[in-house]
Amino acid sequence: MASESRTFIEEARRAQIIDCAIEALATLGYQQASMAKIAKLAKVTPGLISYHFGGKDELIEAVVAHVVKLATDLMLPRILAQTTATDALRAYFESNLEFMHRHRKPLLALVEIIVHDRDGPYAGQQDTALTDIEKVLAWGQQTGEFREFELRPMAIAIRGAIDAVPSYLLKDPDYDLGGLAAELATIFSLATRRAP
Amino acid sequence: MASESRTFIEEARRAQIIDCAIEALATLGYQQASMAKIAKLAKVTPGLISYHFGGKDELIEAVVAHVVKLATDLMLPRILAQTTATDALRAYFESNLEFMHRHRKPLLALVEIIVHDRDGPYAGQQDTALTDIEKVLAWGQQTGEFREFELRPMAIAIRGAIDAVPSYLLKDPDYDLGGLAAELATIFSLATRRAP
Amino acid sequence: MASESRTFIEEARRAQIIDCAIEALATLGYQQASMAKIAKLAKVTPGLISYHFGGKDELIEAVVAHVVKLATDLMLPRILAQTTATDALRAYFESNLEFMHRHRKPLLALVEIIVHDRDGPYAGQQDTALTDIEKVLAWGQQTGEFREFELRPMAIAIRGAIDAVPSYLLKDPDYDLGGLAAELATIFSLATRRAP
Amino acid sequence: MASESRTFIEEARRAQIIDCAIEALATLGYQQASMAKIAKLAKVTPGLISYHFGGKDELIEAVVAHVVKLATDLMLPRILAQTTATDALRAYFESNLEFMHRHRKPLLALVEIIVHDRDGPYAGQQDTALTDIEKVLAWGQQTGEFREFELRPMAIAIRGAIDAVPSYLLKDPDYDLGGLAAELATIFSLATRRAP
DNA sequence: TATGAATGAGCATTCATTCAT
DNA sequence: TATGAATGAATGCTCATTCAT
Repeated sequence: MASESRTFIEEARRAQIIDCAIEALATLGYQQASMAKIAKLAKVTPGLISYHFGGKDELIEAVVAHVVKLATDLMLPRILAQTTATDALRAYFESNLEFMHRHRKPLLALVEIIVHDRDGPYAGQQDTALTDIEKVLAWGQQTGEFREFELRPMAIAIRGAIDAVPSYLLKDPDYDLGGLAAELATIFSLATRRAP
Repeated sequence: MASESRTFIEEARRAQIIDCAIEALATLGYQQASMAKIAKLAKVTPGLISYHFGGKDELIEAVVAHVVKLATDLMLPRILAQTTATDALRAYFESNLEFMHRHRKPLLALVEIIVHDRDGPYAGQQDTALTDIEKVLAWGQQTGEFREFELRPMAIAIRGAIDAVPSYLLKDPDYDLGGLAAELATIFSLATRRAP
Repeated sequence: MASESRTFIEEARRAQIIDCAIEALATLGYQQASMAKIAKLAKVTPGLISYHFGGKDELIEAVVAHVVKLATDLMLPRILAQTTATDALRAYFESNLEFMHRHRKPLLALVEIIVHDRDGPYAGQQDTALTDIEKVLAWGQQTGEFREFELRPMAIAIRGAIDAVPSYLLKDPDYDLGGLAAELATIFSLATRRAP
Repeated sequence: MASESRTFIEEARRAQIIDCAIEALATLGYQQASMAKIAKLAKVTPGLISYHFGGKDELIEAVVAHVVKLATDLMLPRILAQTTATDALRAYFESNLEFMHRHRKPLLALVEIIVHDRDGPYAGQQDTALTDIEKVLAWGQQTGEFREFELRPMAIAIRGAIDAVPSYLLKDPDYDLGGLAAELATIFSLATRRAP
């Protein structure tokens, strides 16, 4: 199943179907995004999707992988470029919300999947995200930028704040995400910094 | 439809069915919580649920009303009893997590419903929650306990932190919610307080 | 099941239920006139209808009997009062349409039943109606008022003309039934009379 | 949706399903002609009918279209071929009853549908039929073949006479429809002609 | 007599999937 | 590779009926 084992045309088909799946998930919601609807969007038969992906579960999996890569590619370099934990945390907020802004539909599709496929293989993803945040936090504590606090609750709060955004993005698509990112960064800067 | 117009036995059946619906929603998830599954759990025929509730929508509605009442009864008095905004915010975290601790399955069921009925009548619920938080924040700014900040982003962060909890509760049912509440309260105390 | 074997109160209940069944059939149509709907209209439980009538079939049967009696009581004396077959035929049209005018809902209920319960026990009713018409026609031929023609086709045409009316009554409730009766009488007077 | 856009095999399936629907409607009646029964008759799963027709409503629609075309193709040329209104009226009876004779089951199916879908889209069909008859009648009055009479009652009587036939056809499938047509034509010839 | 709780069968529909072509 | 025909299971729902009280 490695990407190298696929012909060019197959790769193109997969990409096209994934795009249409994202479109369907983001605009129709998980429940309405049936294979038939996705297939119609892709101007393709439902059978073909099963042919390329083996089934719905694997299509969803592929969508998740696609969007996660999209997010990681955009966010990770920005965060790693920072030289202090404080800056890294700020970059974390900014790049997350930048991603939501630049890839609204993929983001919404991903949210739909995570939220609906409770026992899907992405539950781990959430944990990974938490652990990543904790790394930044631990770094800040080591350098003395951050006060002493338990990592997990702070990570939950940070991740929760970010995860709360898409829901409001859905209602108010024109929300000022840049301003929101700045505010969130400030909030958690105050919450984490070593008391003056 | 007032509860007084119902027989004792009907009230009991409704309660039993609501309980089983909560059980099904919490353990199986929204998608798998079909009328048939709920009925089987209640050792009852699916038709009977329609008989008592009129249909699935109204059953869900009844579940929401039940859980919301449970939550409000537990949380509201605690929050209103506080005399400072700082204490109110702390009580907000504590009572929310206390509710999650004491009524884990109802909470999970409610989350399933809110999250899946994207365009349902519960979308508003989220907004109400935000506005409630903003009232407390505005109060704290008026009294001078809190610094100046934009209400909406702070409210989003607070609500997000709380909403993030059930998801972890699902994986680690024995998580120390009391400790978590204290940590969250501290985090947002630092984030909101007038700088020293 | 003879009416004498029933108590007064039972008779009253039956009458009330029959009335409500007629109301439901006429206003909602056969398909929508479920036991539950009829029961709600009668402010009674569905079970009680089964108790009094044994089941839906027998309720329908009772409705048919009721309406047929209503019709017969109104029409038969008028027709029998005539001294010539020509007048009897005219009275047949007039009294039929008078019945439709005076008992619109019972009539519509009866039509619903006949039309929907294809294999019900009222198929015979239609035949009886035909035979009755044929008697009048035969009488007219005997007295020399009517020309020679085959009875059955003429009876079918006459009955068909009458049966066509309710359908138009449904669309245009204010149709001038008196005028229509006169026209129909004229039409079949010309069709049946001995050629001048 | 044009017939050209359908595969040969799909067209065949549709035809087969329509045939089975007609069979079910004619022999079982509207109420009993469920998707499941039709599917069983067609040795096919109920889902396939939805696949080909989208749903029950559209299947019924297709049946109506099919039968109406059948009827129109047979009747219209015969009626239009006549040069006098009197002949046209006779042709109207003859071709109607010829259609009933040659396509008994389609006719019965159509009657079931029209009669049961009280508020469906076929109620208009009845009105169209009346108007068509009135055109012939008006023509005859213009040419002086027919006497002066109100069009609507005469049309009702004519249409009623024809509509009465299927009901008798149901009980006595071997009824001599040719003879009946001749008799009906005579009856309305006498009723409409200018008095000698 | 009458109720209200409960059943079980039947309904149309949707869906992911399979398979011959 | 890709199609379109077909399946079978599941879903929510309605209905006439039954039965203990």
